Amino acid sequence: MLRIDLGSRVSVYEQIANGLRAELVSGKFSPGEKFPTVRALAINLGVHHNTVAEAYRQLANEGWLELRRHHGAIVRERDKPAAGPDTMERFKRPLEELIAKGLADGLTPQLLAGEMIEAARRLGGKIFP
Amino acid sequence: MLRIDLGSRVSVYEQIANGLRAELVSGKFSPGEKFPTVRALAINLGVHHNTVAEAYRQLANEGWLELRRHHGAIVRERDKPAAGPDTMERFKRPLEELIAKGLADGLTPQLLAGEMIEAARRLGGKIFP
DNA sequence: GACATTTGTATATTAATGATGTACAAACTA
DNA sequence: TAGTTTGTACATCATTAATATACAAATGTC
Repeated sequence: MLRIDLGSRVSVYEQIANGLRAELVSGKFSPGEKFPTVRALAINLGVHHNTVAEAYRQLANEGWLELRRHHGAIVRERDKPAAGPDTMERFKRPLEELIAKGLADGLTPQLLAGEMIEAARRLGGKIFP
Repeated sequence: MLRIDLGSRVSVYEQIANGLRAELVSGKFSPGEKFPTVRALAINLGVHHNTVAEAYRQLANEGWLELRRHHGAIVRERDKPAAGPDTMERFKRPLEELIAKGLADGLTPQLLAGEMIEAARRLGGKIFP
């Protein structure tokens, strides 16, 4: 289940959104499925329900959720957007910085590469066409 | 050269530290080499020199720089720390979230995997032993 | 050697952001 | 119908970021 790292530099609502997005991408949820209510998830995570609501709003903005008042959050059918030329560029920067942190902490390029391939497979399915 | 993204959610001083760390990891600088002064880099980036100083302090804490008063920042000889079992764990979370964002934006697992391998090679050298 | 300049640092201030407390209006439930 | 549950809106408080300003020590120039 989703876990909140209070020591992290990224805000709690963003941690929630990031974690849920990863699960959504991996296909863990089907369209039409209901998400836990903001209050239920808030209690589960030990945060305020407004914080969860903010995360849901972000995911709704990205097209993942339909957020109907008094009905809870429902997983939407979402067509994958087309990646423009800048999409990969936006991806490169944080990727490089993340890898640099890993290497600085003593991880080897081999370990990193293995884990990255593994994670891409876990989230996105096939890698080698 | 290093660029600051004002629209980014990560703070400016952290962007600077991240970018410089990536260059340090890649071996672009040699021990003993001098970094630009906080004021010079600040003007270059269009930020306040205290912001650059904060980034330098972070890198000094990580062992990358020696920060002697009135002398500027000097690249240190730094022995790679040993990666504990938790090191990889700390790496996994942000990696998954980053990959999820890429996939959500329309990038394919193949593209992502290729770019990740490429970046690991660029920063860390050999990947296949 | 005297003196202006250059260096990183320390402190105060201001603005922005995050997380929570509280209240509310609409929909469901019994 | 009455009470509960839902996402939302608004106010508040604390933390963080970025800057302005001043300072003390080292360097360079004459």
